[in-house]
Amino acid sequence: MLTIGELGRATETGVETIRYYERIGLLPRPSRTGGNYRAYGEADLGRLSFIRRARALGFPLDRVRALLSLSDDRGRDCATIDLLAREHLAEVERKIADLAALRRELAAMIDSCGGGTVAQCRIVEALGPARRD
Amino acid sequence: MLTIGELGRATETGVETIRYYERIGLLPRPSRTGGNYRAYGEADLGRLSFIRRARALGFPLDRVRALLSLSDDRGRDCATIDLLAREHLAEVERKIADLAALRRELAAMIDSCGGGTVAQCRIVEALGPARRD
DNA sequence: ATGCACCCTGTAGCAGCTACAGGGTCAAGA
DNA sequence: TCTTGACCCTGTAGCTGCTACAGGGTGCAT
Repeated sequence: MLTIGELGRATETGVETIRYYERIGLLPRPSRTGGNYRAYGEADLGRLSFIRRARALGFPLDRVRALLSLSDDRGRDCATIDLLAREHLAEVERKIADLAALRRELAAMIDSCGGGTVAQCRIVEALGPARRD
Repeated sequence: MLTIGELGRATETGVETIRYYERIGLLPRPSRTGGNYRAYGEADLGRLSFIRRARALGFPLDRVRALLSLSDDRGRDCATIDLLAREHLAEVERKIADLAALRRELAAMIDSCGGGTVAQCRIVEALGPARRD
């Protein structure tokens, strides 16, 4: 039997976050003690660990939900899970590419700044409106 | 004179977004027509262009605000602007590194999946709780 | 009995928009 | 002139994924 605080420490999750997961239906409502405290068991620990690892890998909560329901069905073909993971990987790669493009632009902008006053600053100029001289 | 819709098309910004920027004080309140429509001028176009370019480069709104007030002071030394841009670049680089680590983990997880049922799936296993066999 | 750490519910806040609901305005066409 | 339709107005609520209260109750040690 774990209290919410113990479960939180075991999974590196804030107490409020656990209650939030319960509220949105990601964690089942646990049984309660006489004093109305939430009482968690091993299954809850497993489920929350799963959620936290998936989150740490960047899966959004709705994908975590999908992964959870897929993985509950132990006899099913795991192709769908593989697909979800691949889709997520593709998204991560897209984000990396976007950020790399951003980095190039930022670096070029910073390089162009030769100091001086704001009026002469290339950074400000680069951010300003397209001028039709 | 531009209506809010025209300004939006000129800067690729949604009308609601422009009103939002006004609400949070990023854009000044424009004058109004007889019919109470917002009436924008060249200065507004310039300012909104600046905001949108900075946003496209990933600057959060509070940094955009700082950049705007710095760049209003044309005679000032542009070192602070340069610093803000460099800080932002550093953040982008940190994000790229984080995502690259994520990508490695995801790719390794996906590689390990040899198909079969969910019960055998390495992805599910990798996400599951640490087992003390 | 008293203090303290923990637990409870419910609500509001963060970024940065986006999407209504429920109206008013304006120009063009019949 | 009337009507249609595209636009505009305000105000408020929703999105993600938490996080932070306020205002209470519980449980254990001293």
